[in-house]
Parts: sequence; C-alpha cells; structure tokens
Amino acid sequence: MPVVASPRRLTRTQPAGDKGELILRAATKLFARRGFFNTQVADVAREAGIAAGTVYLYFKSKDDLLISIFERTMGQGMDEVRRALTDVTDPVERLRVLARLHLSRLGADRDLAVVFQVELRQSIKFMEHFSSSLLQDYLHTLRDAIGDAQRAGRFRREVSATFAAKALFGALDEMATNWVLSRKRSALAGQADDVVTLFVNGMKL
Amino acid sequence: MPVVASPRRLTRTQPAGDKGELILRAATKLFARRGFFNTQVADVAREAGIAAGTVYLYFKSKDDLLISIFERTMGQGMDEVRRALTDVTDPVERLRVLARLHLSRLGADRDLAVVFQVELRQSIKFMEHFSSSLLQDYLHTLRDAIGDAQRAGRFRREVSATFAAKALFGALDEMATNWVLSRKRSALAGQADDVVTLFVNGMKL
Amino acid sequence: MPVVASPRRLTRTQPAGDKGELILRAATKLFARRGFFNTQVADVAREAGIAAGTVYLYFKSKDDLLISIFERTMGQGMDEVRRALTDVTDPVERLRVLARLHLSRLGADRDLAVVFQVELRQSIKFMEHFSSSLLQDYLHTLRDAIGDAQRAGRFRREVSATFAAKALFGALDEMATNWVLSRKRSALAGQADDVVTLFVNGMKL
Amino acid sequence: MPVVASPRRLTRTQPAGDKGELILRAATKLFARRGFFNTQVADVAREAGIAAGTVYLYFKSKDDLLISIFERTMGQGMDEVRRALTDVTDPVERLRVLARLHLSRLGADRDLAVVFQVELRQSIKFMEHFSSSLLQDYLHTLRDAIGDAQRAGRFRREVSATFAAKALFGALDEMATNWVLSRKRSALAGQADDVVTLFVNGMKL
DNA sequence: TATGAATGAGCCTTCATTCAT
DNA sequence: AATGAATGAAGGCTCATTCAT
Repeated sequence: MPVVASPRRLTRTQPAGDKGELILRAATKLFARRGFFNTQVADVAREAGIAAGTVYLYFKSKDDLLISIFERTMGQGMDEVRRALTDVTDPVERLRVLARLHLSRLGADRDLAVVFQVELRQSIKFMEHFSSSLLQDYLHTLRDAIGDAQRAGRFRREVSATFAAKALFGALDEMATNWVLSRKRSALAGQADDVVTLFVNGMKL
Repeated sequence: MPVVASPRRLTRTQPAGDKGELILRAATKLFARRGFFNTQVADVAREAGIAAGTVYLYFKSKDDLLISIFERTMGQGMDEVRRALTDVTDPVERLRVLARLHLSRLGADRDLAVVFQVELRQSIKFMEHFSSSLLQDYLHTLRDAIGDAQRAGRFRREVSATFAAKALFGALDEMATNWVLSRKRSALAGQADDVVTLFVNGMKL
Repeated sequence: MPVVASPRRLTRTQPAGDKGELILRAATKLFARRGFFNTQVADVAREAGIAAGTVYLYFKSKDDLLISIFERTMGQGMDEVRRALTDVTDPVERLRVLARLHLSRLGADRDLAVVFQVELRQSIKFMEHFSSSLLQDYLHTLRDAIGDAQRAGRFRREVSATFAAKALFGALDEMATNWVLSRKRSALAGQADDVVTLFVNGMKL
Repeated sequence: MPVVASPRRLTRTQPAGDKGELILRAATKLFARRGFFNTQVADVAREAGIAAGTVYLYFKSKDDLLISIFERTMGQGMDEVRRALTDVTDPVERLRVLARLHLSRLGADRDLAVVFQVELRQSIKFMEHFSSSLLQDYLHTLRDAIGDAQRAGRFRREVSATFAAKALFGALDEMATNWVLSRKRSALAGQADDVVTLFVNGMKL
C-alpha cells in the first residue's frame, strides 16, 4: 500500500487536503483572476485536476462555490478571531486585533481578497445572504468591543455602537477594496493600525 | 477643472424628454429590483416603452447601460458638489457638505442606491473602470479638503490625507450599503453628519 | 405595410407558409426517424432552415414541439371530421367515416404516424395531457355515434357506448401501431372498413 | 413449444430472494411513479437497498431494466397462459382465458400496468424489440385460437385471423391504457369478458 | 459479489446583438 | 429614428456507467 498520498488522492486525515477544499482553492484562484462569470465550472474542475461532474458531488451549484468560499473563509476567520481574542480583555486592543486579522488575512491571499472584495458582491441575492450570516458575527464582535469601551469610559457614549462598528468596518473594507484594485502592492495589513487609531481617536472622550 | 465626459448621445438640450434618460431610468429600476443579470435588454426596452433594438441606438451594449448610469449619476453628482462647494471655504464644512450630498443623493432614490452599492460592483472589470474615473474626482475632493484642514492646523498631519479620504469614503459607503440591504427604512442622509463628526474627531489634533 | 406573419401563434389564414408550421414539419420528420430523445432542437432548426434560437420564438420548449404536433394535427383532424360528418346522419356510416379519416390521415404521412403511435406516448405526463384533451373529442364523437345507433335499434344496448368506443378506438389504434412497426407498406387506410365491419357485427342485435 | 428465453441472470432456483427480481421490482415501482426518464439508476438501487454499481452486475444498462421487466413479465405471463390453456380446447373459451389473464395480470399490479402501457412505449427502438418477441407469441396464440374457431365454423372465415387478433389485442390494450390513465379504480379484469363478447359477436357467422 | 466515488459526454435554453424594413 | 424577428454562441448541470477497492 503506497504511503505517499498522491496530490489527487487526499485522505480525510488531512482536512486541508480534502477534495472540497481543493475545489474551493481552484475556484478562488479562477474567480479572482477571470471573474465569476467568466469562469466555467469546467475550468475550476480542470484547475483542481478532477472531472467537471465531480464538482457537483461536493457543491450544489456554481453559486454554491462562491457561497462556500465565503462561508468557509469567514468560518475559519471567526475561529481564528475567537482564538486570538481569548486573552485580550482590553476592548480597544480587541478592536486592534480584529482589524489586524481582517486585513492580514485578506492581504495574505490576494485571490481570496479579490473574491471577497469584488466577486462576492455580485448581486443583492449574495449580499443579503452574506450580510445576514457570518458577517453579522464579525460586526457584532466589533460592536461589543465598542460597547465595552463605552461602558469603560474609553469611548464617547453618544455614538451608537452599532453605527460605530459599521463605520469601522466600512473603513477597513474600503482599504481592502482599494488594495485589491490598485496596482501597488503595498502591505494591506499595515493599514489596520492606522484605521483603528483614526477610529479610536474619533471615539475618544 | 475638467468637464465631466457627457454620457453617450446625450445632448443636454433635451433634458427630460431625452430618450437616453428614459432608458437609463428604466434600466436603473429594473437592475435594482431584479439585478443586472436577471434583467434583459428587452425588459429595459419594454419598461421604457420602446423596441429592444432602439436601446442600441443610444447605448453600445448592456454593460454600457450600467456604466452610463454610473457616469451620468456621478457626473451630475459632481456638478452638484461643485455648485454646493462654491461658497464653502472651511475644509471641515466642505467634508460635511460632501458627505451629506453623497448620502442624501443615494437616500433619495433607493433604486439608484441599489445599483450603486450592489449592481455596479459586478466584477473587477467594472470596479477598475469606476475607481479610475469619476470616483477619483470624488476621492480627490475629499482628500483635498482633508489636506486643507491639515495645512490649516485643524487635522493631524501624520495621517496621510489619501488614507484618511479612503477611510471616510469607506465609512460613508458602508452606511449606504447597509441601508440598501437592511429592511429598515431609516433616513440614510441623517447618518452623514455622524460619520463626519466621528471622522473629524478622529483627525483632530 | 407588409403583412408579416405575426410571431407566436399562427394566423390560420396562412397555415402552410407559417414558420411554426415549418418547424413542426421538421420536428415531425426528425422525431419519427430518430426518436424524440435522439433529436436535438438544433437538428430541428437546421432541418427547418432556421437558427436554433428561433424555435423558441414559436414554441416554449422541446416538449412543446411534441405537444403542438399532437394538438395541431388533432385539431385539423377534428375539423376535417366535423366537415366530413356534416351530411352523414346514419350513425354506422358516421363510424365508418371516422375510422377512414383516422387511418387515412395516419396512413398518408408515415412520419406523422410514427410520432402519433410511438413518440407521443413517451411518458404518463404526455399521455395524461393528450387523453384529456382533443383525444376525448374524438372518443366522444365515436361514443355519440354508437349511442345513436343504439337508440336507433341498430346496436345492442346492453353494451356501454363508452366501452364500445374504447374498443373500437383500440382496434384502430392497434392497426396504426402495427402498420408503423411493420416493415410491410400495406395500405393502412384499407383496414378501416374491416375494423368497422368487425365492430358493427359485434354490436349488432 | 419453445421455452421462453429466461431473463438475464435469473436462475429460477432462487425464486423470490433473487436480487435481480428485487431490482426489477424496485425499477417497476419507480418507473411507474416517476417515469423511466425521471428515474435514475441510483434511485432504483436505493429503492432496492443496494449500491448503484450492483445494478450493473445484474443488468447491462438502464434500458435493459425496462426490457427485462417486459421479458420477465411476458415470460411468466406466457407460462401462465400455457398452463391455463392446457385443458381448454374450445377456441372461443381459449380467447376468453387469454383476455382474462391479460387484463387481470395488469389489473393486479398497477405499477406494472403503467410500465407496460406507457413506459415501455418510449421509442420505436423498444417497440420494435417488443413487438418482434414475446408479444408475437401472445398475438400468435390469439391468432391460432381465432383460426381454430374459423376452421370449426364458429367464426367468419373472410376475416383474416391475423387482422382479427390485432383488433382483439388492440381493444384489450386500450382498456388497459384507459384504466391506467383514468383516475377511477374500476376493475380492469372485469372488462375482459365484455371485450371478448363484443369480439366474438363481431366474428360470428 | 458489492461498493460508491468519479467520470465526462451531452444538450436545452437564454438572450445580447444585429439588420432588413 | 425605430422596429422586432432572427440569430447562434455559450455553459451549467445531469446521470448512466465504470472501476479500484
């Protein structure tokens, strides 16, 4: 029995190597480079080294590929967030950690960033799906930290925490979109601190 | 100051009865309600009360409809901005005027807002087109006001004006997107001042 | 002003030159020779000398082609039946006319016969559609003539007219199916009288 | 008298527990209820409680399932016919026995009846296969009984026995089809005698 | 025998665009 | 300018069948 797993034959013991993951990675790459509509399911399959029909053993539809990229990435991202926040009690520091993870995750994988900042916003159908799901978790985490800071007398209380969370998210999101669209390959993650600093100043008493 | 490229075939001498305007209004309505891909050119024509082929006498392609909605709206918006800013010299006040116009324009026409916040972000192709055109005018106007405020000793100078403009734009943009996606029909325009206040505090010395 | 044939749904004034008719004729030929499932819509279009998409300007779907062949043929057939029966009052003679028209119509167009006897019986979905529509008209016409003959004392009354109509139809239908499936090119129409004679004897007092 | 070709892989030594039988029963049920084309081989396997691939250990193809349902049922039917006719010498009585067996067999198993009256007539390919095989046995048995009756002076001789057999078969077949397509659950078998009586009257001297 | 994951050929339908009128 | 019938390329998805285990 061969010990070396061939690249196409990944076993469940290597969760990251599983075929669904493989397909999603191929899809992310192609969606980012050609756009969702210019990418055919057959292209994704070819990139993943499998037959076209096999994609449908793992995903319901082409749309489901996009949705799954979002959900899997957001799920992993939120797991990472929870882990990273375990020992951080200072609310302002929590915001900083969140912002850094947000931008460093996208900055580390340009294809993923393109999919998140552009392709995922195809239509109101997708947008509504996303904004009512894991994205809310993220916004709520921001909002709760802001609320904590307000209760701790660190932030002005006359600003709604929900509103402030959206403003912070919007600023971070715009940095990501700009980074994706610009030719310059500056470090995206480096902007996290600047955004948070600007925001924290804005919220200071 | 350069004159905004006028949309295809539109002679400003036929302001309202203009058929191009008619078509674009029909397109905005349908793109917003059904999405760009679920709207057929024939639907737009029917909504406008003309034959399908006639659309092509005014616009090059279906994509051109989307682009023209963007360009016309941005063009008109920037005209309005220039008019409104004529007598406003205080840079902070200029930012406030810009933010109010931004959100009040979108808040006044939900269909237009949906097209701007969602449909216009179809693909990197569109995004790149837009972000390198009239959107730059808007961002530059923000940046210039911020720079003025910095030079006037009103804003911290260690923050890049370009960076700050993006952050402000991102926050406003997120408010618009949220408004579009949320069921609540709160006043979008009302959030402009809050965003600017937060931003101005963040930039204060 | 040119009197262009109106798009969807035939103007009965130009029955033969009509493009819908053209498509249906092409479809009948190919369905008969290759079978419904082995015929592609593109084949039908090519046979009709038009583009594939044009088929869909006249018919809703591939299934609709089959349904339309049935409905158009049955409709014309029943029209012909009504015309032919106008002056025939004798109920037994009416049955004879009906049987002759039934088999001569099919016998005159082998492709049409194949479609009617084989392809149209694809699935219970089609079958239910057909048997609850114009086919009922035909069966009712048979049944009414039989009922008339019974009331006139020409046929035994203890046999249900509905049952007898089905038996007669079944016998005729079987002749058609056999003719279609057999290699021999005997005259189908010639069997109509034999079937009726057998039936009439069976029903005689 | 030739022995009927035994269905594929079926060793009559394992009558009921036989997996081929199991598969065919599952197939009959699903073909009847969803139609042949809407039933997937995997569905049949699931219904039979086996894996999809296993179907192919017993049958060559999906088509072969349909063919095997026909052949097995017809084979068993003809076996039953031969047994039932052993002691029946009167030709008219033989026809009656045949008709009763025909309709009672179908009437006893609605799913089977649907498959026989509808699904089996998918295409000319199937039809030709069937009509040149065991169905001929049945028609020949009918024809021979009719010929016997003619030679015995019970039936008119100017009618071709082959033609008469088709007419009788057609009438019976139509009763079965009607029963299958109608909502009413009247007894199908009860119509056998009526059909035969009508036929016998029709053939009487 | 049995499994079931993987294959990949096959096709209906849509719809942006054109062009004869 | 306007029409709208006609075009035809394009692709997501299904599912019968295979085959390594």
